[in-house]
Amino acid sequence: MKIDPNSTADLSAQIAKAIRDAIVSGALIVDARLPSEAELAEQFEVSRPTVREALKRLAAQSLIRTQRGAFGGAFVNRLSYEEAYGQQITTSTLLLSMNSVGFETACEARFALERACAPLSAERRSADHLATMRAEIHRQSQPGLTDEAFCASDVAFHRALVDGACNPVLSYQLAGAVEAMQPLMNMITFTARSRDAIVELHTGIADAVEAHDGPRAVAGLASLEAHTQDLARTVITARARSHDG
Amino acid sequence: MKIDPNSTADLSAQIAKAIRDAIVSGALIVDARLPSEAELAEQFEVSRPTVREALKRLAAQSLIRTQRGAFGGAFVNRLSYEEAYGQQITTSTLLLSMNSVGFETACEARFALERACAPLSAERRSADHLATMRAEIHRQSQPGLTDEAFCASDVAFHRALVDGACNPVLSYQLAGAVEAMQPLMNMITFTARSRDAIVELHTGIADAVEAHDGPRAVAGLASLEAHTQDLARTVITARARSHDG
DNA sequence: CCAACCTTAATGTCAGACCTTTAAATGTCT
DNA sequence: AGACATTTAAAGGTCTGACATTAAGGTTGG
Repeated sequence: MKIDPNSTADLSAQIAKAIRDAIVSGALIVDARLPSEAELAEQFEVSRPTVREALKRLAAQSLIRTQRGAFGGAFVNRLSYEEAYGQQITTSTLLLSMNSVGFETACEARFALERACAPLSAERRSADHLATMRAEIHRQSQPGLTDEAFCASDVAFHRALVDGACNPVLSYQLAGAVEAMQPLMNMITFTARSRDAIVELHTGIADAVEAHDGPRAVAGLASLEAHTQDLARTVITARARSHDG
Repeated sequence: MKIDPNSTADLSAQIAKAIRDAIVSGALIVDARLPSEAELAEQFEVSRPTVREALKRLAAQSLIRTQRGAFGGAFVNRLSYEEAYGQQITTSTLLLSMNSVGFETACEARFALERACAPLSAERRSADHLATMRAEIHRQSQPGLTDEAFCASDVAFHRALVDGACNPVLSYQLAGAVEAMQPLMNMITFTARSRDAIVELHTGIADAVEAHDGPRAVAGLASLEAHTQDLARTVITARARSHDG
């Protein structure tokens, strides 16, 4: 683990990279303890604040955790699915909001990925997954729900569908695609009629999953995508007209 | 932007969270300049090193960039696809390697997602995407290629396939799934015969994409998944036997 | 034998200083 | 007047040294 003093990059960035590489390559295994900050400072020939900045960078990526007190220190962190979900969602959300990704593009990606899960979910879903889907459908059909609550329930429904595939890697990948769409979906005002249509489509998907009918679930998702795209187009058109006037 | 002095969490973590929330919520827009480190220290009533640690956390997530010199400072960063890819790949790779995700699970997720892209890619791929796929196939059929180079070419082939869908969000999501598999694939020793089989399957997929035949591309990917799973099972069985003996 | 205390090794935080970079402002020459 | 060189100030990057806080482990007294 050495650094290049001639590089233009920050020392803390270089040190973080050196340690990160050691972790990713497997040289530092899970729960291994790094040298203390003072020792790292000596090894890299920098001061302790610089080492600390490097460690904070790694902590931000959940690569390490720190513990105070005697026999404390920085330890290589086992990246949990929870943490990975969180990072995935944050990154995806920012990517969508900052790069003016069109609703159409994001929506297409989301449903394409979700359709990939549907056959697996239809095959393997537990009664629990199905119950969650039904519960969310019920919530969505209640009157007086705010648009945001409706969207949140929509996300919960789709997460249950994805989780039904019983593949944590798939759930992780989809978390970003589904959750990051929520801010975009929140721009849509759902009329009572469009809510009814969505609830109906959700019900069809849940029925298909219950019947272990993968193809029908895929078809249901395709219909839902078409409906969602229609809805968005309507909202965008209306907004454009009001701007013109 | 206020912090809770009674919290058990690090001050730098709290400050990072406060600023991150401001960015994600849109209160701080792209290219907005944060107050200087000294000003932030005053606002949050902490010292400059603490502020710096918070800023490094954000820099690690590519949420901000810093610039030295007069009129420099920390600016909200537009998250580029490149940076997002990188983070996605790092996180996915660690998630797979640290949680002893089975090859089977990861492989299933990867191909499920990739099949979701195939129809779109068959529809929209440019001549360039197709040329990349053909070039990688050619590289894969050359003798004397190391297993690692073969795997790298395999990844390049699949990325071209995914990019063919012309949906950057999809490419971003798939980057993690495809690249993170590489370390797992590297555990497999490819015999000449299995390489031939893979090249043949790749050729079939490329042919389907060239013919704008989505369903055939999906079928090709399914065959490739089955073959890859077979290969892995063989390797794992052989390894288990040698451990017993 | 167990509980309260102390020691100690870490991280967390602070204050102040100095170095380096950078762009804007100023000055000078043609 | 305009182009080029110089100065300057603002801001991040780094260092030093110190103190506060925490928690594990040993020690001591009941």
